[in-house]
Amino acid sequence: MRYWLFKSEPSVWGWDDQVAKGNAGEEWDGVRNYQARNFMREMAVGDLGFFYHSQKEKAVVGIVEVCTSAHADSSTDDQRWECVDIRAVRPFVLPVTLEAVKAEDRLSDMALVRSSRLSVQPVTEAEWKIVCALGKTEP
DNA sequence: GCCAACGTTGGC
DNA sequence: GCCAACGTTGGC
Repeated sequence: MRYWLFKSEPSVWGWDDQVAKGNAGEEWDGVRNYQARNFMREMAVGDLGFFYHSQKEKAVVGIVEVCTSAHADSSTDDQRWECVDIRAVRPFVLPVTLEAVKAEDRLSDMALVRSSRLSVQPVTEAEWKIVCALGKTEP
């Protein structure tokens, strides 16, 4: 089982939208970046991810589960782009802000800090546990 | 709102 | 295959 981070602008697609989709989940479509796509190709059903709000909020706000493997992105006819479906699992008790992540030495290598523009990122098991602890949330 | 970082595109 | 131009993202 692996861990990931999904970044979204809440004004476009936010945690509340994700929760509203329930257990059926929703395509994480619209990714037009090869690195991000390749990570989605590596995902397996049952993998967990952080749901991160970019821009104004800049915080991890929830945990999602990958519920399909990578498939064609229905938002384009371009066969290059694929995506997985994810569903909301639980919200963070306390959102973990980018500021808090940057303030934690053990998280200084997180992709969130190092490559801030990448919208789908891998998270290590150690990072996963630390961020969950910061958010008072069950891993 | 600005700007740095970075990915993509297209001309050569 | 290189690189300049351009567009986009996201933190500040």
